[in-house]
This record gives sequence, C-alpha cells and structure tokens, in this order.
Amino acid sequence: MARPPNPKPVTMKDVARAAGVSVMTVSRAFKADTSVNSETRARIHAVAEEMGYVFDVMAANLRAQKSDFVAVTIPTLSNANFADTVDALSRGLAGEGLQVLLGYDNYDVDEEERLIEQLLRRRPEAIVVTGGTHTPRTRRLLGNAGIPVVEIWDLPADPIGHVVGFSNAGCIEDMVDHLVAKGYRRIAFIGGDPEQDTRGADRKRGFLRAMRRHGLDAGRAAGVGRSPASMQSGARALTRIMAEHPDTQAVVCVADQSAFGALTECMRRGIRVPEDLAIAGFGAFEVAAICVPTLTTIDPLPGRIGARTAELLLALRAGTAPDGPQTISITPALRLAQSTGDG
Amino acid sequence: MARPPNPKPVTMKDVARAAGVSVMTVSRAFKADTSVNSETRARIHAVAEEMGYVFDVMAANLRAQKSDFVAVTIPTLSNANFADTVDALSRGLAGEGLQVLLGYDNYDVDEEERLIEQLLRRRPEAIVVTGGTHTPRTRRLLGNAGIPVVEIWDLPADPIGHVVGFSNAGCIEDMVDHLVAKGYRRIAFIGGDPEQDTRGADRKRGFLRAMRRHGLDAGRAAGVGRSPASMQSGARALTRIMAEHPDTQAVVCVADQSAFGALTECMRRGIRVPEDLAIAGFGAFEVAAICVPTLTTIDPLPGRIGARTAELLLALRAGTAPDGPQTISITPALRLAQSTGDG
DNA sequence: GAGGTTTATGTTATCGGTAACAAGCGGCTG
DNA sequence: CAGCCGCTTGTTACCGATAACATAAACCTC
Repeated sequence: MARPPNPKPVTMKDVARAAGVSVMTVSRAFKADTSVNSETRARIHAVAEEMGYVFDVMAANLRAQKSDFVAVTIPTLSNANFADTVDALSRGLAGEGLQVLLGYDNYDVDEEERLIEQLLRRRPEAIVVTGGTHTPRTRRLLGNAGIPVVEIWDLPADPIGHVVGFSNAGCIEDMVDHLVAKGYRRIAFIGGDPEQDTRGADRKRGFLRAMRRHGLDAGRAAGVGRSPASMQSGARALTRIMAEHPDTQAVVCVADQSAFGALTECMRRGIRVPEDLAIAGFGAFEVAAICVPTLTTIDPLPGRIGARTAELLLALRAGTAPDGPQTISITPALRLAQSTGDG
Repeated sequence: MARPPNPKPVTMKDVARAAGVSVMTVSRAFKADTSVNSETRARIHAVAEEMGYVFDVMAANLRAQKSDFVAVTIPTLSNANFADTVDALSRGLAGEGLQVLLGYDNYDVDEEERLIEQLLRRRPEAIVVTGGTHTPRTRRLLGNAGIPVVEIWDLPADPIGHVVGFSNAGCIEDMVDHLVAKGYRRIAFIGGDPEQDTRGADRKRGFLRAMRRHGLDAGRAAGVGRSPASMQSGARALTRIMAEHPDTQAVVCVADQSAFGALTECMRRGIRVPEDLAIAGFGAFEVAAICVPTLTTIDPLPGRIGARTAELLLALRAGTAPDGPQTISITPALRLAQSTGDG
C-alpha cells in the first residue's frame, strides 16, 4: 500500500505502451468527438485508470495555446462580499472548464501590480480585477495582454476594457438622500482611508458630495484605519465621533462591519438606535439582517457581479458578445431596516 | 493606443530576434545566477519590456517538470475561518514562488472527488484538503498522486499523508466540560447535519460524548440544515429548542453564526443571556468578540493552521522535514466571554 | 607563448501532449 | 473489380521554455 511516491508520473506514452497503441490513439481516447474504436477507447481508459494515469492539462494547453485559466484579483478573501463574487464567478466559469486563478492585493495598488504581473505569466484567457484604480504600469500590462480585461466592483471613469460594477460614490449619495428625506441633518461618516482602499474613498466622496448638495455640514467624519474595516475599529470610530460631535443624529458607515461595531458601542453606552442615533452601513452582510436592531444597508449584489462577469466572459469566448468594451452597470439595492427607523 | 489584441503573444524567440541573440541567451537573461554579459542582459530586458513580452511559466514548468502550484480544497469561501487559513497558506507559500490553486467542494465529498481529480491534472506539487473524510476513489487518487498530501482542520483516524489540524469533537467536549463545571446541566446543541458537514457532525459527536460522560440528558438538539450555518438558521433552531425544552439552561452551537443568531432571537424574546440562558459558539469569528453580550467560543486558530501547513510544505520541499507522515496537532483556544457568564 | 581556465553565447534534444497529414483496411457502388 | 469513402490508427512536427553539451574568445600562469 505504502508504495514509494512515483518519481516519474505516468504519461500517455506509458499508457500507450501498456495498451499496445500509439500515443496519439491514447490522446484521442481521452477526447470526446474523436474517432476511436469504442473497444480500444474502453481498454485505454481501463489501462490508464489501472496505472493511475493523470492527464497533464499543462502540456495539452501549451500545445493548444490556451490555459483554461481566468485570473482574478480581489483585495482580500476576508470579506464575504468579495468571496461571494468569486464564488459566483467560479461557478459560472466551471461549466466551460475554466479555472479561477485567484490572487489578493491587500487593497494595495503596488501589490496589485506585482500580482497581475505574476498572474499574466500563467497566460490566463481573461483577467478580472477588482477596482478601477491602478498603477500606470498595471494599466499598460493589462492593455497589452491581448486578453479580455474586466474591472469589477467599480465604474471607472477611464476603463481599461470591460466593466461590471456600480458607483460606490453614487450609492452612498442615495443613502444620504434617504436620511435627509427622513429629516436627519447632522450626519457623520465613518471610514474611508483615501490613501488605500479606493472604493472606500469613493464612498466617502459620495458622502461629502451629497452633504454639500444638501447644504449640510460635511465635517463629521472618523476613519477606521486600513481596510478591511473591522467591527472593533467601527466601535472606536463611533466613540471619536460622539466625543467630537455629541449632537450627531445619524452615522453612515463605509461597511456593515463598522456599522455593527458602532451599534455595539451604542449598546454599551446606552445610546438608543435609532431613537438617539441612526446608523447605516454598506454591504448587506449577514450580520446586518439579523442584529438587533437590524441595520439599514446597501446591497451591492456581489453574487450578481460575479455571475454577470462570468456571463460576459463566456459570451466573449463564444464570440456572441457585442463588439467593443462592455460596461455592465449593477444597481445596488437600498435595504432599509430598524437602525434608521425604517424597520 | 487601442491596438488590436495580439493574436500571437510575444515569445522568447521574438525577443531573441529583436535583441540579436539566441533564445537561450534570453532565457538566461531572465534567470538569476546565470552568466550573461550584464549589458546584454540589460538590453534584453529593455527589448522585452518594450515588446510587452510576458514570460510563459507554463512552458518553463513543462520543461522543468514542475508547476509551482499547491492545490487546496476548502468547503466554501463564505467562511472567514477557511478564508484565513487559505490566506495564511498563500502568504507562507508566496515567498517560494508557489501559487495556491483553490477549489470549493461545498461540503460534499463527491464534489470533492471531482474537484481533486480536476486539480491533479494541473500537476500540483502538493495538495491540501480540508477535512479527513473522503470517498474511496479520492483516497486512491491522493495516495497515488506521488505528491505530499495534507489533511487540515481535522485529525483523521486514518490519515492519507500529513495532517495539520485539531479534534473537532474534542474541543466541543472541552466546552461542555466547562459549562458543566460552571453548574449548567440542561444543555442543548444547535447544528450538526451528520450527512453532510463532517466536521459539524464531529462537533455534535463531541457534545453527545461529553453529555453522556457527565450522565446528562443528551437529547436536546436542533439542526441548522445544510452548512454553512447561517445566523438565520441559528435563530430558528433556538426557537425550536425553547419550544421543545423550555427549561434549557445553556446552548452549545456548531458555529458562531448559529450562536449569534440564537442570541438575537433571545433579545427579541426577552430571554436574558447569560442569566436565563448561556450560549456558546465555535470559530471565534469577529462577531463573537464584539456583540453584546460577547460570545464564549472556541478559536481553532485558522491562521496558524495555514501557516503551519505552509511551513510543513516548504520543509518537505527543502528536504528538511522529518521522514514519514507528519501530524501537527493544533490546540484550539477556549475564549470565555459574557454569554456564558465568564465575561 | 603553449596550455589551462573562465566567461559568454550558441546548438540540440526534450518536457507531455496534439494538429495535420498519411495510410491501411473493409465495404459499397456502378 | 477498380475506385472511392469512411473509419481507425500511426507518423511527424511543434507549442515555449531550458538542461546539457559544445564552442569561441578573453584571460591567466609559468
């Protein structure tokens, strides 16, 4: 049983010899829609299974000048929304035999550059990058790669290729509009480190724009440090905001994690939500729907982003996609709940 | 700018021609520790960058009979703990130029079999599988693959190769022991569909064993359906338990998600935690540390699992690992908090 | 300055598959 | 029965890189 690990894995040549046919016949036997005598094919399969033969996709792909890879970059796996997007994307591509090759850039455009360079060496058939802000070199690498490029989770002003995303600024504006319509005026923002998480920064920009548009004070803000935003940092940010602006009526957060952290801090301090303070988040994470009170949030529909991206890539492969770069705009859904008095 | 996508990507041959040298010299120019005139090397790099040359790892690896891949299977990405393990693993391997090739089996051993078969075709240099329960064919495939196999997140009775994990049953036993020591007697369990999530089933087995050992009633239980356990299903399970066994004093949950869902249901019903009911979870997810009251839980140290696995694989590659299959046992940490009166 | 060594580069064969072409063979047609 | 067709199988070259070996020039050493 404990055979020594095969130093030389079994190849088609070995199978061919054992089955008494040529390598080409073995190759054909492993491909559908090829003319091989059905008995021969069965025998080859039996011999191969018996010998523990494992098809070498790499070699086949080298010859066929393809890879069956789709490279994907996300900031981090530790975010259920990105995970959902990747999950839907993988699922959508798996049917066509495409494998997702995943990399993380930790919300850092320089790491993204290194990562993309590394991923491109695997000759993926398409590349999906999260976000629309990149280094010049990254843009050049992607532009010259000769493969479909899709930027997701954003609506870049100057896209590299295709886009499947939404406006991070826009949906926070909608959230502020909703709060203003409900009568809130002294509204604060938690999150948005401009140097790092560009989508977080976009959300803050949306907040500022909306507040100015309504003629309200846009000076109430507290950062949460490096992304991903943690629940702990949300709690700390709330403490800071209430210390500096005790009369704040509502808080809009860059993410549900921050919002939930702020909510728990309110519970500890006896601040009633939403009576004393309204709280809104972003992301429609599971916690938002179940915590007490439930959290008003924005659902960016991460699964839909992944699924639409997969559809787009398959259409491009099949040649059924319209000409030119596609921009597929996803409309995030406002999920009103108890934390803003909408329950 | 909008040049038509290169139908034929640039190869070393093209670079060689453009630089007026042979392919071999270009190959050397891209490898450290090879003797190439430094001016020539610089010129080749310049020409390559200018032409948009991208090194083809696949071809190089075919020749070198390696892949730089480590295949990893996890049940799902939608679980921060698995994500943390993969994250630490990727990070540990990245330094040696190893790429993680990730696949999801959705807590299903048959899907796992298909997945592993597919991953092996890429000729990974090692394979890491989450869990210690597999189909016979999967065991055969892994055993014959001739590469290091590591089972993680479990301590299988009959390991295929190496192991980096912990006893899922054991740590729930510890949790029950703790509750019994604190005076709780009527303890219920939430979760553990035996047909599907084998680690969840192990945890339930640990619960039953501990209860019987203490001579207590092990009949209080409610499932949460298919994994991954959701917060919603935890809330429903609590409702069911309290309907059937209103005098329950404590609830042990298969995961923090279930525990938090149960906690929110208590808040809605006016059940005080921990005064009327103690709640314990598993996983040490972020929510456990921040919610009110904070949740007693078990931290399986997912990052450490990933990091130790990476270390093991690197040692095996370097030939510095001890002979024979290694079993690295991780000791999960009990995190006592308010929900069991330990805050 | 002959012989040995180092440095820089080229040539050939090869990794494990497969496209393209070739060929053997039985059956069918006129 | 010559000729053509379809089915099955084999042969050759090649995908893009590189190990191994070969070679040419420069550089020492006694």
